[in-house]
Amino acid sequence: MAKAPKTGVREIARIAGVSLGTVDRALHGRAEVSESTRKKVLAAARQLGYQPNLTARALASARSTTRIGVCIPREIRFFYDQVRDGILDEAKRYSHLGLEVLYQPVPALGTGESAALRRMFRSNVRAIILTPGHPGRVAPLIDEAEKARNIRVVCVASDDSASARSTAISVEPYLNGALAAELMAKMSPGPARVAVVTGMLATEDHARKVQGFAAELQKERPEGQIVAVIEDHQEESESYRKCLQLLKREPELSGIYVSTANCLPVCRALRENGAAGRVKVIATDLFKDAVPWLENGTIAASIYQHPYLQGQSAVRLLVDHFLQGAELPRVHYLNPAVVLRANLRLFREVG
Amino acid sequence: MAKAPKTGVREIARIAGVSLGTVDRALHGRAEVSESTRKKVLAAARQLGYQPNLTARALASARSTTRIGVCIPREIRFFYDQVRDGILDEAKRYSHLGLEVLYQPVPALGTGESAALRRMFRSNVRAIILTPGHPGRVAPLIDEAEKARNIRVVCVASDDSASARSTAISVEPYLNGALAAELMAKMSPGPARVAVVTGMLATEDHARKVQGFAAELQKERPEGQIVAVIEDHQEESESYRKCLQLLKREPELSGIYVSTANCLPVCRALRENGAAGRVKVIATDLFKDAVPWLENGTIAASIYQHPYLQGQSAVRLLVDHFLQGAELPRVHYLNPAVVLRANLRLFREVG
DNA sequence: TTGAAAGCGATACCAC
DNA sequence: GTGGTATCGCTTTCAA
Repeated sequence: MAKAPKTGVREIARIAGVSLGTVDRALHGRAEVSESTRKKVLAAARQLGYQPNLTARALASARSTTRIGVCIPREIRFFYDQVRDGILDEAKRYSHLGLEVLYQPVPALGTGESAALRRMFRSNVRAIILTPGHPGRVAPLIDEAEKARNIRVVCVASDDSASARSTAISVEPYLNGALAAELMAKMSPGPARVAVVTGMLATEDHARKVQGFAAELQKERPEGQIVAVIEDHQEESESYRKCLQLLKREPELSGIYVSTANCLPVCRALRENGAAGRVKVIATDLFKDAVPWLENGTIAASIYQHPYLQGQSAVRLLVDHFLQGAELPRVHYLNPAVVLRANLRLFREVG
Repeated sequence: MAKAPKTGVREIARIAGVSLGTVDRALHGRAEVSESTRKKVLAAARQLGYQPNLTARALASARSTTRIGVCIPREIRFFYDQVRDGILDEAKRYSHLGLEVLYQPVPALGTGESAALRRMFRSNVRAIILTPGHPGRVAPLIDEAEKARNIRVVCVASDDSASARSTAISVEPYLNGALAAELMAKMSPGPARVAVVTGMLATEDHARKVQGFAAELQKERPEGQIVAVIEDHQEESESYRKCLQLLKREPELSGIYVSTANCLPVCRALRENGAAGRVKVIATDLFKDAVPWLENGTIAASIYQHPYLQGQSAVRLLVDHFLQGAELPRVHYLNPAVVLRANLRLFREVG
């Protein structure tokens, strides 16, 4: 094994004819270095093709850990728990490099975010992983973090594109809707008369899902029609009631796209009405209570947004950024998965 | 910031009343330690909840890198290139911990594996990531690696379950077939008369896909029928010819499941015959040349086996094993993805 | 069988 | 501004 030609701060110091301390200062632009020596040092570094040894760096600067704040909703059974697990599991892999997570969940989406963010500001974090519930409302704080406090903000599962956040990680909502439409079109024979159940069209994410769905349906089935767009405001009772009305009004309905995780009331309404199985339901996300409906065929398929992977990706991007100096991409889109009966058991929410 | 209570070899040594060297020997079972002192040391370690600092370890033992051999087919456009990228990208993330990859591709699946393995035996690798082309043939070498040479063998993309390999990573073939059947059943209205195109039924992987397909089709469509199982021996011309015959013989055919990546001749045969679009094709894997057929609807969907993720997972499992002492699972199953027109662009083979 | 001390490659601090 | 040196936590000699 040919020993690699030696490179390292030591060698740089020797070549540049200066001391270790000076090399460090020059390399890191710590300012108390004369322009001439800095140039000498940088030249020597380049000449050697210097690549810092991350292990040694982590060990030497172990006292200064990289702390990442996490502010996402606390939930017992659903989506955000998976996000959290993805974050924590991945962070553990880098704990030996000094990565540390400060987990400060909020009780629910859009509740207490500002206070949590302010708390983190005081805790000396270098980055924050955040699920903005009320985009507009927290934007000023995100901007403060990024601009005034030099804290990188990564949004997961939801975005605040008007803010100065560094990165957003998500499944593109438009694509989400398009995929649902394609599945629905391919699964329902005959004329497509379909409905969409969403949360609130005022929510950017929800609206874009509906747009994607409509556009793709049009492409797959030019004769298809969206006969209703129901807003359920994420309420089970509202969804149930409106769905029953819909089914009564539209006996020829061929499919329903539920663009949020609120699919259970839709399923119940279908069972009530005797339309389960005939009306194809394309749902969103996956959790234990939805499993029976997938198994009995009421839900034909579900679009899975990879919550665990979203959390994992957030940490990976930040690690690459802080430890390797990689750029943070403005957005990081994930490929949604299709949940069917056959592959159901392989999703971590179920298995 | 409350400083963590100190733990570390130093502290263990103090408590056990021995020296650093002794602690190290005891902790690593280096044998030249009396049973009594070893017990003292281990007790102290347990009492402190000792967790070794991986950074320091990597730094101190920088000379002894962990080398992993990779023996997979070299291919320009397809599956194994993705596997390779997954391996190399992930390995790079751990280079600072002394992880090193020795990439020794074979020209094609099942060609020159034995020679490549023997070469690795001489290169002092601690693990080998392998795609066994002729399971039976390399089994003795795998066993030699595992038992005589203390080398962990991880199979990706293909398995040799009769050998002593530590881990196999794959999408379960049975599930692969089942998922294809569910998609096909849900996408083709009317009576299901379907065909399967496979490589060779003698190949375990291929046979199990067909089994899964048959079983799930039966569940989804009890009246459905598999009217033909075509073996193409991975030859384009053979596949094309047999498909044309099939289409002539079976005018009522409703779907074809192509369980290998050899879907292009099937598509051409369908176009030739004028049956494209009407006969639903469920394909396997994804590569550039298949894209037009997905876009024009000849291929209704494809089952994606996550080659990149397979490579990535192999490295992660090995890192966890060598660096954290985690057990290697006997098998590691991945969840296949469903490729449709709408999400096509998000796969790395295409985008 | 055990102990003492010398690294590993960077950072950080204190003198000058 | 710059140089010297201790330090991070562990592994690995070399002596005893």
